[in-house]
Amino acid sequence: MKKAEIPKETVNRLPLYLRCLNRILLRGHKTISSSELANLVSMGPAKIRKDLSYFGKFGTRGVGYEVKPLIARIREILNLDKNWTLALVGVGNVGSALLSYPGFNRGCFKFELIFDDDPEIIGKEISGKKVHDSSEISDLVKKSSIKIGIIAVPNEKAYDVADQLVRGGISGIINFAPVYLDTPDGVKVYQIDLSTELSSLTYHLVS
Amino acid sequence: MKKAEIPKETVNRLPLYLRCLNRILLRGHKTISSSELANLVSMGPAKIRKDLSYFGKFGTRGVGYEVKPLIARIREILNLDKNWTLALVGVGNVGSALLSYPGFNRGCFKFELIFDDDPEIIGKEISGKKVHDSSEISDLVKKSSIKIGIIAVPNEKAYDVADQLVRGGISGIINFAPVYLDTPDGVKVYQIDLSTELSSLTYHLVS
DNA sequence: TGGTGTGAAATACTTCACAGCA
DNA sequence: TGCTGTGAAGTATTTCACACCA
Repeated sequence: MKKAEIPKETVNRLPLYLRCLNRILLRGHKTISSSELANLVSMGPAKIRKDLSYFGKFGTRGVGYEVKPLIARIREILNLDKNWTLALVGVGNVGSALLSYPGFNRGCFKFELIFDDDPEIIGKEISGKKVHDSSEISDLVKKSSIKIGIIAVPNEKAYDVADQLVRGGISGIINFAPVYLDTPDGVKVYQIDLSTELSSLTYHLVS
Repeated sequence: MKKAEIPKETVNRLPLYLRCLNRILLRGHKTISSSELANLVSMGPAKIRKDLSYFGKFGTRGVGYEVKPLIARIREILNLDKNWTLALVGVGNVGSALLSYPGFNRGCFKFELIFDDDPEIIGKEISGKKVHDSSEISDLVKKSSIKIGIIAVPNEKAYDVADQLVRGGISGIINFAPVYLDTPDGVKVYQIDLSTELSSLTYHLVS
């Protein structure tokens, strides 16, 4: 039960399981065994049982796991049963794509504050939200209860934006700018970088 | 030297090192020690030395690593010294963001084929490239030398697109649709899913 | 019978600590 | 002296194999 004992890798796999289970549920299956789930995600069944066992016993011997309660439990473990509000900085191509990303506005994530530094855009409404001046980031974030900031600005501006988000009291950042952000201990950064993903691919594609 | 012996985790870190080294180079530093690099990426210096040692000895004892050759070597290891052409399927919000992503058109990645299934868009030019009908994916990809396909279409269409890319002879896929793609053994899939990244964050943000 | 839950074994990865070289 | 390169020790994760139960 103690978080410290749960392998990082296990936590990383939970969203993957969740995606599969949701599909299984849509197909009308009520239960699923570890081997069936294992097939769907190309892994060994033991790994799945081990992973799930860290959080309790939801399986029935001889049958498998009930899909619906399992989904609910994983969502709970990942804190996806709570509502999360987000601050988005940068409404260029990436920012706009995020705002219209369907998996977002339904679900537990919602954009609450939007920032940009382009005078043409500041003050306008996008997706029903007013775009604020980037210089107000720390102030407005501080006044809100937002815990997650998304950085979708050009590289050289990312450092400053991260800094402002941190001063606003954010505790997690998703960074689309391909630069390394150095943040205080309490602030987790997730880096999304297509070049990185592509590098992993190219490494494996030539043997 | 044999790839099989190189830890997956090590390969995953190489793009991160590359990002930092490029920044170091821009700042005019000629050499860097493992401890300096370690600081920049918040890791232990031994890990960096170990990582680099899998690919040979580029360091000078008492001095550190020469930045330029190190960058060149890592790019070579990741096969970033070759030119890669890409097929993009889906020119919606995500697709457009990718086309205008600056780290792409310079560098070794280039979009060569673009597909969509919207009759309004098919035949038009985007970023100087004609948009083809999605039904032609497997044919056109087969005729090209493209090895990497990027899927940026709505979820339910992703399966079919993946199928067509595979039949076209692709060997790597980057999938932006939050669904699990089951592909043959020779085809690597990288899943980019903001919900997943956010889940990893939300897990850690509540203790 | 069929599939979970789990210690124990096997494997993978990280960290330590130090020999050896510029 | 300072920093790399690396075996060896330490930790984390995965896989095995089987007791146990619906």
